[in-house]
Amino acid sequence: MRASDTAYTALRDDILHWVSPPGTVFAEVEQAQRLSISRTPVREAFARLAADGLLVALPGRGLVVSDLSRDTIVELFELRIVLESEAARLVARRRDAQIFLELLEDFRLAPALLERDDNRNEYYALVARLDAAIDKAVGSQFMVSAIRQLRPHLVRARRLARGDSERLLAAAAEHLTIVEAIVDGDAQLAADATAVHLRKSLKNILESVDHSAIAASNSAAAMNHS
Amino acid sequence: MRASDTAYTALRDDILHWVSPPGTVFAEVEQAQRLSISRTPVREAFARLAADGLLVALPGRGLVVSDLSRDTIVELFELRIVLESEAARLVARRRDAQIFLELLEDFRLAPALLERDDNRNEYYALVARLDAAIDKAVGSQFMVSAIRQLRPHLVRARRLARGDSERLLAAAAEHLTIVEAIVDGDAQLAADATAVHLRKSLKNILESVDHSAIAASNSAAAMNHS
DNA sequence: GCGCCGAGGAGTGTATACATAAGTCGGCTA
DNA sequence: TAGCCGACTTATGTATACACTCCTCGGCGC
Repeated sequence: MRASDTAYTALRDDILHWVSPPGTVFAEVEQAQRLSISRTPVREAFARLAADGLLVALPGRGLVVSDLSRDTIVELFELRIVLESEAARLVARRRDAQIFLELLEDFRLAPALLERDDNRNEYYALVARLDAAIDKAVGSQFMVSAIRQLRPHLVRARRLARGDSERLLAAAAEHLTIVEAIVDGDAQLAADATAVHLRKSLKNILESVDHSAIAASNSAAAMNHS
Repeated sequence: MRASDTAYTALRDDILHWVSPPGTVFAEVEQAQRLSISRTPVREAFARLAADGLLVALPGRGLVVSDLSRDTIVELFELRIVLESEAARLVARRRDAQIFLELLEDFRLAPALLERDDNRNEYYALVARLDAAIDKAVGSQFMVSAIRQLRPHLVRARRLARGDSERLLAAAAEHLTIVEAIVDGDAQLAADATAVHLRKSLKNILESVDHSAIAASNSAAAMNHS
């Protein structure tokens, strides 16, 4: 594997998993030393991350991990809803793939899967398989690349959501509806079900964000009183 | 200006204006010599152009200017319609800018402007001002960046369209409807009018493409007979 | 004549040295 | 004491040498 890919993947993972939270400043030399490679591939990795919108240039200081405010999350989902609904519509129209029949079976089994918290990662992998299948079936390079552009930001945002099993079960049911609509070739239902799912996901995330913001301000207030 | 920016702009312009048509192969050393800079900034420019989708890597041979087939153009517009309709909707909802009143006046004068063919570039500049105003007013970084991602490809595609004054006049009328809807705050009309405009633009391009394809095959047939 | 194999070459991938710009901190001055 | 000016520091920007990979083309064997 190329050193620039290694650097890109490593830095990207750190950002996505909040090892490097928003506001973290990166410099070329520093990262080159940490990763034991030269500045050149680091530079390339920085450029790619900046193009992804994960890093923004900080004139004269380096590059900083981009912010992920409540408003940003809303904007992210507003666009995601538009894109993924349309993608679901296109996929349902084509209805050309065996893969969705397989996914249908798996999503039917998802509630059973989710009875144990240990299986969460399996469920997330299933969702990733659905995403990949949709990417493959939309048949529009531009649509796929527009959606892919959003994914890293969504991964970052997901960590802000409560992963309570109640929400996960509901999400599984929403996903099932989407896959059913695709298999049936019901384009409008696929689009609407996707929009429903995403709006509910957004709502869930925002509730988590607002809740923890309140908790944070409460604990800050408590500290001031102590 | 940085050498990498110079290289990026120069190469991009060549691609957009068909100086380097689809299929042209670029190599780092060659371009570095041509532009009298070192490989490093050329490399950065290549990376940016590849991220734009204007270049695709050709393993072991260099990078090739990406293809722009009829299907690609259709895909491009399918996504563009979704995105720009939504953008127009958002802008109409916000209705916060003086700029659209100015644009309204200018688009009302557009038919008079278009009476002379010399003024076409002024008209194109006006459309660019509208695009910029919408970019500024949508208020979503993700929406703007998704739309911007498509622009270079649209510039390339535009060259394939007939620029007959009949179509230009019709386009001016369609733009006027869009701006009126934005000024009125009629979000649904703004979205629908944008979709109408873009579908008609697509139709115009496709007719040109198909027509010249027929012409090309005819002349090829004539050459075979000669 | 067809296919495999290897040497050559063209191209990218990486390291590193040097150039340059911008931000910061200290000192000078009013 | 506050503000400005300038050198220093630290960062990025660029050039270039070298390493490595892969494509290509010629020769050899079957």
